[in-house]
Amino acid sequence: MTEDGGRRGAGPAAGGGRRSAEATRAAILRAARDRFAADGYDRATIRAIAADARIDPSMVMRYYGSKENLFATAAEFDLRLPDLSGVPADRLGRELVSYFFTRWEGDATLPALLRTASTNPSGAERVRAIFTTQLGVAVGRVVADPTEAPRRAGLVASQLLGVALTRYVLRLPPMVDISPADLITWLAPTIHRYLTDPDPASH
Amino acid sequence: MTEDGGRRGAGPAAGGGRRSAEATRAAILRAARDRFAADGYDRATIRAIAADARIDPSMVMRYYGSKENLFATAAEFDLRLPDLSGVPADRLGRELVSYFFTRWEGDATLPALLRTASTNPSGAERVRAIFTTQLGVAVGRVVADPTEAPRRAGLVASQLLGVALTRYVLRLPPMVDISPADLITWLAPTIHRYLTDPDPASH
DNA sequence: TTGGGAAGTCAACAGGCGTTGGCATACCGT
DNA sequence: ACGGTATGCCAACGCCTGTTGACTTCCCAA
Repeated sequence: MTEDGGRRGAGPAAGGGRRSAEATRAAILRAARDRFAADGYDRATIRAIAADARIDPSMVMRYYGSKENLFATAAEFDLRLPDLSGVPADRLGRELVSYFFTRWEGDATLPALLRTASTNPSGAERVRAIFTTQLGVAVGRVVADPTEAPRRAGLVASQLLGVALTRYVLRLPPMVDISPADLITWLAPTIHRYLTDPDPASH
Repeated sequence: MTEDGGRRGAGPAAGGGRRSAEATRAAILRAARDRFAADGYDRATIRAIAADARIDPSMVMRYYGSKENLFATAAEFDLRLPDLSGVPADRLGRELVSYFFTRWEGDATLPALLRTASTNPSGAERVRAIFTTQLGVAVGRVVADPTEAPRRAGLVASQLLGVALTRYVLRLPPMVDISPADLITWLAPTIHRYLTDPDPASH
């Protein structure tokens, strides 16, 4: 019957006027980020995102064209890695780890990306691009032998993404409960070693 | 178009007879594991699984009741961790890492679990149970102070699952290309340290 | 030989999805 | 005051999903 009231609880015009296009675009994007983060690509429906943004689903299409495109925009993601070349060698690990932490805590974009990358091929491709280029480049500037940079960046990514996965996505209790400070202290030597230890494979 | 031929490539009766209930159950389970591994819970459809098993979708329901239940069965998962109590302390890391590796390579169950856990709450719950109990217990037997076991197990899980994620799910090139032997050599000291280093938080 | 149960097929259901196009409404420059 | 345009809603489309129940076919035991 589709008649869910004619007057829905809090319509977009409840408070009075309507929003500017900019405001609506931004509201949709915010809602999309939250939903993608919480539910992953498949379970995050356009209808739910639209409801969160207090807007009709068709508006999402008008502003972003398609769900795939909306996700691409929502997952636009810059690690904004700091320049590590000025950091003394023995502080590299700690610096990188604590930077990642302040970047993640309170920003749900990375979990969203991880959730989606697990099932959506273009999401996986995006994570791959982010980590092989952005992290790869930053690591390249810091590593002695540049040919080893990809491998070292991969190892660093494996530990950092492992933490993101267990803490934000799977929510393993010990990883959720640990304080950022403690976690940083545990992780820093690992990252440091991946960056600086001689490659054990090149005997 | 539901008419994919009427005569589909190789119908269940192509070779002649039909299968035993056991054989069909097993075929469905195998197909389910593959599909869940490749696509995750949402994108792995009952219809696709049934097609892989060369059976009607309704048979899947008859044998497993529901998709949720089929997944629960397909994701039945025992880490089968070896007893580490006989291992000399300085070999613990290497032992655990190489065990995990021989367990994963060639078995798609873990990636399936990871893919699903990223979007499906009951999948996440399952991973949580597996790692907090199975890994937690094994680590508890090996760690000096048992109250530290959960935290140490969590750290170990973060690195091991991080590798599984980057290598099998995201397929980051450097992590895919690296040989198991090299990877084990890189990871062993990390795991070893998470198991044995004094907790830096308890000053 | 025949009956009964197991194994499998078929067609349909109710509901949710992304997406579309037409229609209403409020704003704002003139 | 007014018309155009930006903003928004509504209703529907075609498709795919998990799930169901009735029907057919085969095998094997009596």
